[in-house]
Amino acid sequence: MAAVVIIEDEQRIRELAAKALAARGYEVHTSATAMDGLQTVIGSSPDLVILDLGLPDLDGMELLKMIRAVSDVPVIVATARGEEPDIVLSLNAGADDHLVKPFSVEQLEARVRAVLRRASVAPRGSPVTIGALVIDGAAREASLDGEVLELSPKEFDLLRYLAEHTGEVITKRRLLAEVWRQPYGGSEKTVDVHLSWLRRKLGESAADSRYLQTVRGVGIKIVEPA
Amino acid sequence: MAAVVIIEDEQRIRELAAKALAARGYEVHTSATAMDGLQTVIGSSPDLVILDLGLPDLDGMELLKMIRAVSDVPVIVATARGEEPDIVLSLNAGADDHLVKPFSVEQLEARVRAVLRRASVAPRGSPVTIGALVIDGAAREASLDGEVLELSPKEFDLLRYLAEHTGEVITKRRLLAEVWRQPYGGSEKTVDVHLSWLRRKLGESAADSRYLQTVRGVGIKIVEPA
DNA sequence: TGTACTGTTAAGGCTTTGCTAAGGATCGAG
DNA sequence: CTCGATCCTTAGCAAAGCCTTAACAGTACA
Repeated sequence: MAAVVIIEDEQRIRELAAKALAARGYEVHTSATAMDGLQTVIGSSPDLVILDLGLPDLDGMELLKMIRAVSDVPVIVATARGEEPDIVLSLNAGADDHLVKPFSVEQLEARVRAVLRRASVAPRGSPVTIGALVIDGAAREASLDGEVLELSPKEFDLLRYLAEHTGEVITKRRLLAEVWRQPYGGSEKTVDVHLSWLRRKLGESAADSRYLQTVRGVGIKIVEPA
Repeated sequence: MAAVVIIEDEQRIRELAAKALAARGYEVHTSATAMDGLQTVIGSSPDLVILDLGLPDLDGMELLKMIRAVSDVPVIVATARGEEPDIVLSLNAGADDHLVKPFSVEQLEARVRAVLRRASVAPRGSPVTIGALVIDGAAREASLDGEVLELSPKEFDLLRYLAEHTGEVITKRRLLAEVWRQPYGGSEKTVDVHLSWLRRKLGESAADSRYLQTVRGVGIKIVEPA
C-alpha cells in the first residue's frame, strides 16, 4: 500500500488524519515541523505528501518548493478557511490538490485516492501515438506525419493531456483544473482559444476536424482519425 | 557485483548494514574510523561509499571532502535525525544521497540501488557523441568538429549532464540540483548565464541555435542538429 | 427563430529568457 | 603569505514569446 507523509503542526488534526489513513491501510509518517517534514519526505520517498501551509517554523509554500526541488511526489496542501490566495499560489508552485480545514475524514480519503490514482496512471514515459500524431513528453515534442509541431507550452500540455485520455470526452472545466491547474476561477473561453490554435497547427479546423472533436454541451475529445 | 565501503563507528549499525548488503550480493568492506575508511576507499576503489557523518575521530564532512579530492565515487551520507543542516552541507560538498538514522534495511538497499543505477548510467569513459560534438567525461574534454573546446568546470558539467540526457527537456531547477548540487536556494539566472556562455563556445546563440534548444516555460535540451 | 454554446482573430500586458558587465570568491604559483 | 588569474554569481536591461481578455461570427438545437 502507498506511503503517505503528513506535515501538520496541529496535533489533533495530524493524529486524526494519520489514524484515518492508517485505518485504510496506508503507511503513514507524520511530522509536526517543516524541517522534520522535509527530511521525512527525502528519507522515506513517500507516494504522497499532505502538507499544511500554516506551519510555525517555515512558510509552507517554501517547503513545497523545497520538496518540488528534490522530488515529483504528489502533494496535497491543506489550508485554513479563508486562505484561498494561498491555494492558487500553491497549485502554481506544484501542488496537486488541496484541502480546506476543517475537512472531513471522508473528504481526506477521497482526495488521497484521487491523487494517487492520477499519479499512477501517468508514468510519464513512452511517447503517445494517435494516428499520425506522436506526443513525446520527455522531449516535450509533438509531431504530425513526422513533422515537428511548434507548440507553445500550454498548447503542448493541452495536447498531451487530451492524448493521455484518447477517446474520452474532457470538460473544459476539467482541462482548467488539470492543465491550467486552476480548479475554479479562470474562463473556459481560454480553453476555446487554445483549442483553436491547436487545431490550426494540426492542420484542421472545427468545421473540418480530424483529431479534435468537440462534443457540444460537454467538452472535447481527441480521436484517431477515420 | 558492486563493491561498497561502509564507514560507520557504531558497531551495530555497521554490521547490520554490511550483512544486509552482503546478502544482496555486494562486496562489502567496513571501517569504524575515518582514517581507516579513507585508506579503504583509496585502496579498494569501491563503486559506492556509505559514510556516517558523526564519526568520532574526524568530522564526516572533512572526510567527505578528502574522498572527493581523490575520487568521484558515489557517496551516501548517514546522519542522526535532527542534523538537517549537515545534510544540505554534505549534498553541496558532493554527497550523492543520504540516509537518516535509524533507517530500515529496505531503505538502505533502495538507496544503494538507486545511486548505483544512476552512477552506471554515466559510465565515465564512453564519450558521448551528438552530431559533431564529442563529450569525454573521463578526459573532462569536449570537442566540436574535432576542435577542443575551452570550457570552465561548470560549463563542462552542464554540457555533460545535458548530453547524458540528449533529447530530454531538463528544467533549470533540476540542473541546479544535479549539476550545481543545490536543490533549492540557487538562482535559476545562474543557469541562464552559463547556458549563454556555453552557446557562445559552441558557436551558436539562442536566436540561432543548433545544439542547445530552450523550451520556453520548461527548460532546456540538447539535440542533434538538423 | 431565438438562445446558448462554440470558433476565430486581434491586441495588450505580463512573464520568461538572453546577454553583458561587475564584484567577489577560490585556487594555484611563486 | 601574497599576488594574479580564473571562475562563479548576482544584477539589470532588452527582447521575445505567451496567455488572457474581449469582441464578433457562426452553428446546433429547442
